[in-house]
Amino acid sequence: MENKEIDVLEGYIANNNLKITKQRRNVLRAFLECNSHVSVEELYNMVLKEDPKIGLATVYRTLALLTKSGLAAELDFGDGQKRYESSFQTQHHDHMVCTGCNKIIEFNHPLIEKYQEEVASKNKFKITSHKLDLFGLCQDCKN
Amino acid sequence: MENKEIDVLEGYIANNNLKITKQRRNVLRAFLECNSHVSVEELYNMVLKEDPKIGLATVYRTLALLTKSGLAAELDFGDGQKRYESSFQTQHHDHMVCTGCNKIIEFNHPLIEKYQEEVASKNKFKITSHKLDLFGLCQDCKN
DNA sequence: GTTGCTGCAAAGTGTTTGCACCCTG
DNA sequence: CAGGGTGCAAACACTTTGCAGCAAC
Repeated sequence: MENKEIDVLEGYIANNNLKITKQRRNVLRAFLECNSHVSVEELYNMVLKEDPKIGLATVYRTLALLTKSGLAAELDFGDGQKRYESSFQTQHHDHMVCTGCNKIIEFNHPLIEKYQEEVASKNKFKITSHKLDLFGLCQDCKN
Repeated sequence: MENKEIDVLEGYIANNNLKITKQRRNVLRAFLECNSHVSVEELYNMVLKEDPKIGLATVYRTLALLTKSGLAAELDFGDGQKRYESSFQTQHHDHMVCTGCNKIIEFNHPLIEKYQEEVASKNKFKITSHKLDLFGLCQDCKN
């Protein structure tokens, strides 16, 4: 298991009077191993292989914990379920979602970010977060 | 009631073997009168004043109909409920959502659109739709 | 041993659907 | 008067919560 991430988690846990458990370790490990943008159900199924007794609620609760501790970020592609990606030491990016094969391409365009700030300040609006999703067809699916 | 919108709806209805009803008129009227970005529940409550017998399911079904006919567009600000805005003869825009007072500022920045296309084509991705939401605090709430 | 954590099942939330009756065209 | 539309309640999908027993510190 990556040391930095478990350190972050244990730091957060130590600072908040919480406890480290086998289940939390297992969820974190699976989360770090999986391809990003996992749904809760997908992650649950991955952890089940390791620990067939784990409950779905624990996965939900642990993902909330990882989000609060800064290790995970919630995503919402409007498909009715939450998804998560690793956010620790990962630079900000946005998503292209292929509606054909569900592939997700991450991208970052500094000018888009810049113009977001520009349009916000023109409206005296202070951005705390933003979400840019492009939906469409990837190279493989558009033909 | 605006004539163009009811014309669009009646056109769609005529072309699809559907029927115009009092409920559909009431939902459309309320939808056009209300400030945009309504949730289904909000719209339901508005229509209730006009027609206390209307069912929530009818509002859901009518909003789906309005969306298919091109009069309404679905929004999702990640707050767990669908919202709708009028899309007929309204130019494309994105949203700044104030997390303090829930006010929504619409904006359009041609360069942001342009760079979205640029980054998409660089990845051989064909955009069919996109969603850009900025979350933060508006002028009134940030002080 | 205290207190937080877990698994389970039940409850919640927003949305959709099956059905008998109603109304439009 | 045929076929779509409505209201209601039940079903749904995803998520959260209450609780009794369990485990970490």
